Amino acid sequence: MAAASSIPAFPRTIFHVDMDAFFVSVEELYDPSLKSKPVVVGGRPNERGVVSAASYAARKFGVHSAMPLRTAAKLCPQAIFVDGHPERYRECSAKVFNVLQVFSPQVEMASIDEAYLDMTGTARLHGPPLRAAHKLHARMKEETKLNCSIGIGSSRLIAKVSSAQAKPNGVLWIVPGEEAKFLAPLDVREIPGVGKVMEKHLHEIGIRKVGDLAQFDELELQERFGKWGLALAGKARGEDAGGWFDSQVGAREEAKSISHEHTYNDDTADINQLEATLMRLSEMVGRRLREANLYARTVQLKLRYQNFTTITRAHSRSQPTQLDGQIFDDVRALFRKNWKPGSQVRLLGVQVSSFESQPGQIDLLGDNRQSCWKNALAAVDYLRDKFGESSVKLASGMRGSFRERAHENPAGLPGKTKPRQ
DNA sequence: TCTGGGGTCCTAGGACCC
DNA sequence: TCTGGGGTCCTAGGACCC
Repeated sequence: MAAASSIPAFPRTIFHVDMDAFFVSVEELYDPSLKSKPVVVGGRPNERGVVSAASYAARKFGVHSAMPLRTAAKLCPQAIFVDGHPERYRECSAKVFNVLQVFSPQVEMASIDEAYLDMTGTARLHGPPLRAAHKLHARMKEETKLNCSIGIGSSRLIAKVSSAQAKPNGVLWIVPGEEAKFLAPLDVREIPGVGKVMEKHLHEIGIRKVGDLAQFDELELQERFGKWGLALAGKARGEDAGGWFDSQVGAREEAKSISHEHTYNDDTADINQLEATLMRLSEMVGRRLREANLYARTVQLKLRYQNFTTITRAHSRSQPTQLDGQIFDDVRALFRKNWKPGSQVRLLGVQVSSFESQPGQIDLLGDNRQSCWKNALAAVDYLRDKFGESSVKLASGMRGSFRERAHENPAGLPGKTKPRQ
């Protein structure tokens, strides 16, 4: 039976290590005066945008990530608002990874500030789970000056849910066999993958706690929610039922898509400005493709209007590409075909996917030009590294770029990036 | 509460092929 | 010319995560 064969002979020991208020904590390293104050990372209080991370002091006022900055400013006027610094976070994240690697060869960064470790069979080296976790915790503080919380369980799911319960700065071990008992009193929303919408559906049929879910008829869950319903029943018991959760820790695959998008501070219907943005985004995407040495077959445009209605339009190329110009040509064609002239645009995005590691088959005439462009772009990438993003502009991106920057982005390119925790 | 940016995964319909 | 069934690719949208 498939179900039986997926049950390991002995319970696994999985750690989920989650950095506490990561972005805020990193900012505090650079500016200790922020410590213990209400801090909001993500941008200015009057900007379009949302909170990337809030300090615990700010959270007391009801501020939380994903909340509009303007709302946060109303709830907590005395908060200190700081811009995010993605490079700083990536750098700290790398340090975190280095610490984790000491404790297990099977480490998987699930995002910039959290990781799974398979600690199965490491008892001789690091001691039993709780001891190993406290060692890791201390080592993390020593090496990175950052606090983390650690959840320990027999599945990724249990590790993840328990690290959330351990916050802040704690360690929590769910002893094998106690999974269902641990989960039962928690809100269904605590289960990874249950968001606003699923939560509402579950509430409608009287399921509020994970315990209610565990009691519910499994067949009915499957009928109502399909594949997801079945997985949900397993999760209520603490199993990594299906999907990514079931995969081996440390078996990270390559990216499946690369995208950049930009929300205007003021909506615009100026075609020059819009196409200049598309050029800029195409350049950013193309550059990432070249860095990863990937070629994309599918190019996608994302277009959000003033009223927030959003469409995506994709085009699959016969030959994969990593060239800014080809990406731009595709995305501009999609834009011209789908944008209603005169309508105000809030956001534009460019995404590429369907990666191949080889350029398209050699087409006799085009080949020379392709490699020519590739060399030119490598030079552009190099100059931008050296002298800054705005030091080199390709002719096709010139037209509206000054206008755009003068309008809304005087500080220069690219649009601020605001990852969050 | 006027709602970022970068991702993943799932669903569903239509084209197309055998 | 009253219409099968499966497989795969493509596209669009949406839920969800940090």
